[in-house]
Amino acid sequence: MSTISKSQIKRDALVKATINLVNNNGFHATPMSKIAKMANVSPATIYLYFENKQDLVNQVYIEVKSAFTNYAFKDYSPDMTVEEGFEMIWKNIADFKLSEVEEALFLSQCDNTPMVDEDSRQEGLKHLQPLLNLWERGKKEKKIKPLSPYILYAYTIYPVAFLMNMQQRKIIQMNKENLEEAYKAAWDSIKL
Amino acid sequence: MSTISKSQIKRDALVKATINLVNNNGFHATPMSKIAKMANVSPATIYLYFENKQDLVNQVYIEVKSAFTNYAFKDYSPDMTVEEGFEMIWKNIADFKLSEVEEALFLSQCDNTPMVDEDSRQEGLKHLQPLLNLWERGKKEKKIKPLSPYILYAYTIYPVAFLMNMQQRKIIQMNKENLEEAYKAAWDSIKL
DNA sequence: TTTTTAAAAATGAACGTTCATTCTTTTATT
DNA sequence: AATAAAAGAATGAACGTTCATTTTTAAAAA
Repeated sequence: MSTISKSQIKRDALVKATINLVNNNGFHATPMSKIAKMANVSPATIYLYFENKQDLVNQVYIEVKSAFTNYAFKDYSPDMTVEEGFEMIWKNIADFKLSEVEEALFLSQCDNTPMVDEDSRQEGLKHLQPLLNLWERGKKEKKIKPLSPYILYAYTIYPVAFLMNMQQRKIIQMNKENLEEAYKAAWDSIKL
Repeated sequence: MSTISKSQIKRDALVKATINLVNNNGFHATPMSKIAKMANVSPATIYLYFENKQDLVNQVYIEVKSAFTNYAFKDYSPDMTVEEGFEMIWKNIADFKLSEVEEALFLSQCDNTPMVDEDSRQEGLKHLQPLLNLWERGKKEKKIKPLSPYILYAYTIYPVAFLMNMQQRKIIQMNKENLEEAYKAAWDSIKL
């Protein structure tokens, strides 16, 4: 059994508060004082865990991104066929983005603004390697179009962020059926 | 001949400065004083043209979005076949996003953060109707999958924003060839 | 054409507020 | 009792916005 220290709890509360407030107000309109209040902590306490506001956001970004990629490759194995593997990873990612809405929304905001350092962004990108490897194999096996990974990403993973955004704003409601449709669209766009 | 008043020039300079600074620093790190300086204007002058900072950003958003949609439907006519029409609109949009980088980047940031009011966002969405109509027709003519417009958008238009982002960060360089590839991916994802 | 005058446009400095961060004191832990 | 963690109040800087004043513009009068 894994025990969680008291300070870890406090840190988690701070992370959660940051995600929530940044999602709803944006980075610029989330004062440290509000983060502290939401985490039931003094503003000064934040500085026991994080160097400053920028460091706080960077760390939150890296942690959430890491949770995201862990989820993405859950149950995936490189032995699977290209189709199987891609479907598994894609659906994991979709699952994450549509159920862990807060985290996903936060990532989408980070990825589209200069909110986090370029360094942290790089750091967060690293963990996507298994998917890139799968795509490489797919190209060799003539299962996937010979496109740059960025284009492959743009047409398969990135669209999910949009659907997630729309779902969050209650403009659409994703269910099993149109999730399957979305998957098919992703696969159709890159399959040979 | 269309004359441009002196104050229109100043307003344009303010709009341009806002786009540039928000792109590079984000909304939260662009003080009015910097916008004024870049536009060669006193901070106070901004308030002759805009109510306040929020109003400034909202107005810039709506103007840029409008320029974007104008560009998108340039040379498009509803008489075209579904394929022709879609290719024309898609390539216009890609053209815009990859050449008018500043404007496109600004839009992408607005669309992924709570930077602009919900009202302004709605306002900006209106002008996409011709594309939605084309898609409707495409579905009736069994040329396009019977998907919700949001999914269609997610897989055809939204990916271009990602590619634009990557190009801006000098991570990729889009040329004629992979633009064509990207178009094919978009079409493959929604064609029946 | 030159001078006068009133309005409009623009300015720089100043104000009040908010914020990130630090400092000093109090509380909890060992 | 000694140390570490946390708190709240304090601080200084930065910001959005306004205000009192100057500069520019353009029309009217000479």
